[in-house]
Amino acid sequence: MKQIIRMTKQREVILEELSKVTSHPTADEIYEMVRKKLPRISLGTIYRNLEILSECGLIRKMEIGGIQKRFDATTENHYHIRCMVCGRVDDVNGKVLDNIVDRFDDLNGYKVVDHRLELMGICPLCRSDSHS
Amino acid sequence: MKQIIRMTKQREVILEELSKVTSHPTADEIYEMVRKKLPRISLGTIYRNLEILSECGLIRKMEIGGIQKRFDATTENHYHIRCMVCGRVDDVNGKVLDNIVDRFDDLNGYKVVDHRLELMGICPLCRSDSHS
DNA sequence: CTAACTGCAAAGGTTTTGCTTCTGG
DNA sequence: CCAGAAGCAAAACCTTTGCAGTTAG
Repeated sequence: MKQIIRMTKQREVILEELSKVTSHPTADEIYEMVRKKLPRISLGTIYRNLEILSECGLIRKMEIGGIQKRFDATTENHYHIRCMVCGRVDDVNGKVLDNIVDRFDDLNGYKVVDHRLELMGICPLCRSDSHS
Repeated sequence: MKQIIRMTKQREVILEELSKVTSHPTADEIYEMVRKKLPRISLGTIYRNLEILSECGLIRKMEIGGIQKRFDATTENHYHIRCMVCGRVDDVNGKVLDNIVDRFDDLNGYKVVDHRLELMGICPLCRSDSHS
């Protein structure tokens, strides 16, 4: 994990905007958010900084359904749920699976280091839409 | 889920090659495999058919770490483990989490439909490499 | 001061799409 | 037959990179 980085205006605003939302935005969505504050920032800078900030542990890069990567201001361990209809991603609060390795009898010789759990379902908005 | 499809030579070979391996290949890797049997097949056809075959439930499209999607001939529910060093993906055999919803006290109003669990670790090959 | 960072534009890798020709049922 | 599929090439989409000028510490 990288140790020190320069705190530039661009990085400040990226962190600030990301911490304002709970929506786990993509790089492009972050670009649009940050652009309102720093109109001259480039998408390249967004990508470079999201990479660096997650290397530093200041944000978390998520690899979740879909092509685009998403980013999260919360770096603690937690799980996500994704709406199968509209694609939005929310946090779920609950116990993290501890003794997860015990559940498997054949790990193919792997040493397990971490895990990721993604729930899928229908979000409240899309549920009410389908009632109409 | 789509109901009927024409069984063309191309689809036959894609299914056949995919069922031969346990490596969860990417579209591009499948292209290389199939090309040995059908040298004139195009990458576009591979993509179109992987999409269609997974809509039909004949194969499974995996959304797993990294940019490229991977595909799996096994459509039953099972989990995967990915090597953090070399990126290969293997199946793990074990119980599927049943009462998973009970573990969460706040689901944000979602109706949970499915879940996906991905383990991460170091595969046997990469473990022995690091000993040298 | 200067190593690190930015903006810009171009390139890279993956996936999708339009169109014409071909073919399975 | 002919709806649907294939091949080909171009476009679309997301991300990374090279370079010259700028800036935080």
